Amino acid sequence: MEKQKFRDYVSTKGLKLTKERDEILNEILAAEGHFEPEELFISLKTKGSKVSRASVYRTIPLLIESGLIEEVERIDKHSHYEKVLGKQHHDHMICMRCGKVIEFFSPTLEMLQSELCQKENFNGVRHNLEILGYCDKCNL
Amino acid sequence: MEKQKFRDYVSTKGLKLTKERDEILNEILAAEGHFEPEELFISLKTKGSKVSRASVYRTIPLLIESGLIEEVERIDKHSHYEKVLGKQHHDHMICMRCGKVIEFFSPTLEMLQSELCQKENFNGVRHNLEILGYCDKCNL
DNA sequence: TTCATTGCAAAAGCTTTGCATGTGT
DNA sequence: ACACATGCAAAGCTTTTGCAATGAA
Repeated sequence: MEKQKFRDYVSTKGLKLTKERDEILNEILAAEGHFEPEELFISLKTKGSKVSRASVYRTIPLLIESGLIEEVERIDKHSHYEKVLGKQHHDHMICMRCGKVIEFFSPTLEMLQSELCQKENFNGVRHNLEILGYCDKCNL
Repeated sequence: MEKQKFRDYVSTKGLKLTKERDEILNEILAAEGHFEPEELFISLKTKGSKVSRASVYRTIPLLIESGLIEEVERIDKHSHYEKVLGKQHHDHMICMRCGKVIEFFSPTLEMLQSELCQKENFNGVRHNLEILGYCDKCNL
């Protein structure tokens, strides 16, 4: 389970499992899809949490290192993250009108990328593909 | 030629072709690869130009709208752009150690993406693929 | 007890903007 | 002359950091 994964990471690193970190993690696990730091901070605040913005920003790198969340493409000025959960890797289509995000995964695409990396003698570790356009509803 | 394209855009929009805009455009056309606003400002400054940072930031959107440059993936906190010139679309592999950027293009990849979009009823307009990893030199 | 962590507020870094002045057309 | 542009400096936003107080182990 995700929380155990975080506990393990924290103790391995000699860090501490604080109430703040727990609240932040819970909020992320409870939410859907992508999130932004400020958004996360606000929703915690709204629920009566006393966590500070600083703690939110300081906790995010830990969650990334523990493999619970990932940074995704930035479509505007600030950072976006998403849970990793059991989810396999996937890419995104983003509607330029309504902002809808479609997640998709294509083994063929993954394979093709490996080939392209080989051709360039590049050791690909991870990738982000973001397709911008219009979703069915906005394309009318 | 690129400069004509910009002149056309400017006059069509009822804007003015100023010395500052011209200097900025020249600097971009003269430079190689990607650039960042601050970098551009500094190199203009170094060459004795009196263009202000504000004008650099104000000119970039115009260059994008006129189709001369594009915004590329953000690998860190600030914005990155690159010339479009006659260059065809391409994607990037970015070395996480030395920062080297390899540009590549794959028709197969493009085609595959169109298929994926169709499958999702998504009208894809453009995309960004960024593969992170290690280049041959850094992979030793 | 000890050392990581917290909140706060200040600082930092990038980008935008208000305003008075300047300048293409 | 009339808009649009410019430079400057101030303001905006997101994110980071110093520091004294707090708290987990």
